[in-house]
Amino acid sequence: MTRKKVIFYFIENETDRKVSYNKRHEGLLKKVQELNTLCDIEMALIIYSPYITNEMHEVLNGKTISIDMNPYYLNDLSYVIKNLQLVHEAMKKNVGDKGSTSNVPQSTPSKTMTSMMPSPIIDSPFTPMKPQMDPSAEIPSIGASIQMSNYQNYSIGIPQSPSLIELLNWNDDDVVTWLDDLSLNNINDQDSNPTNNI
Amino acid sequence: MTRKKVIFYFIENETDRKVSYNKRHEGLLKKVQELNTLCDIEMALIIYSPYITNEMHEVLNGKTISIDMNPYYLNDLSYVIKNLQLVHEAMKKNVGDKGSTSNVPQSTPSKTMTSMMPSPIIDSPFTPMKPQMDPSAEIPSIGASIQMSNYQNYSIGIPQSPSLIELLNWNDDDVVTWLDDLSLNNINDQDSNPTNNI
DNA sequence: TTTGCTATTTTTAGCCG
DNA sequence: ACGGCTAAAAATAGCAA
Repeated sequence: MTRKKVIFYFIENETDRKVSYNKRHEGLLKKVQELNTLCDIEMALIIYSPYITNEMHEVLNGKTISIDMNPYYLNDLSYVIKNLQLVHEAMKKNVGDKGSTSNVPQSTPSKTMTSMMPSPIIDSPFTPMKPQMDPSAEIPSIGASIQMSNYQNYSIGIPQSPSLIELLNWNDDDVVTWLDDLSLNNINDQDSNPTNNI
Repeated sequence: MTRKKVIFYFIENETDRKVSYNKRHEGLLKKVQELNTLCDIEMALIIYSPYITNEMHEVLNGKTISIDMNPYYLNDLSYVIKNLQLVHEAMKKNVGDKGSTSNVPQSTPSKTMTSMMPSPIIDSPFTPMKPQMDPSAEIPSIGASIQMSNYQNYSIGIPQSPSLIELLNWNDDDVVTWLDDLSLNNINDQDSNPTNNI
């Protein structure tokens, strides 16, 4: 007999726990993708995982983008926030061709969320960046992923960590500029990355 | 025969789609809670739903808090960001009694994410607030939920929408103060809420 | 450790009130 | 629209290599 009714309590054995995590993580992403596809539900799943590179998955119109949030650059929530913005920018850019962040007929869209978004940018190339972390280093981190078409996963590294105060002092234009320039700046700024060991 | 192999494509029929959404939404939350419990994985699931009150679920140590993000107050990502902060503050407060945002033995915790967080506040009472929206109004919105013990869901309304520029100009102390005072201010500020019809 | 394989549990599509 | 119901489909615990 292969399978007990699972008792939902913390799995003490680390090996068992990681195996379970890997399986359930995969299943969870699938579920998220399915719900996104079937019902066009935009989602962001942020996972703070101590096991492997953590991930934030944002799903939208059958598309996924992965963003790795290097814990060394984490400054409280600033990177969660920043990556949410990255994710959303990417979402807008990659779905802009539909003219909206959603292609679902809104049932009673007196005021949809997407309609309150800044104008969707159309078809801007989204240049993903890979973080330069040692994958074998078992460091809890945060990552992000947006579901894109064809299940392509793009990884985005975070080059420099502005402090939360810096971040909060930015205005809209600063943020947009930073996001737009991130892919370029990142390449040049990587040397200042303490974990840039590749 | 009751069930076809499901074809993963957008469900055109709105009724069918919503039924599917409701079922899968429930299942997804369960999966998230299970993974959190079994492997102590902290997660935030943000759902932009056009059907019912949208939700962001952040799960941690078997605890859930729900935060409703009123779309009328949504200003681009400012409320996603703000609610992420709310969620995280609530997380810290509700899990502070463990002395950390995680009670899992870290495998190789040279530098855990939680260790880079601001000092966890211990045992502060988290006062949830209910948004004053008409539940029957079919307005896409964003909500949030953190999994708490006993599956109690607390709902937090967002009283006033600072513009994104305002938000970004806040510093750490401003944010903390705003978060700390939110439950109190919300009560007094509700009248300025355009959807406050109860 | 990770991968592959079932047996079993769990989820959920389609129905019916 | 919601709340069961049930059987098929899907996820996954335990084992094996």
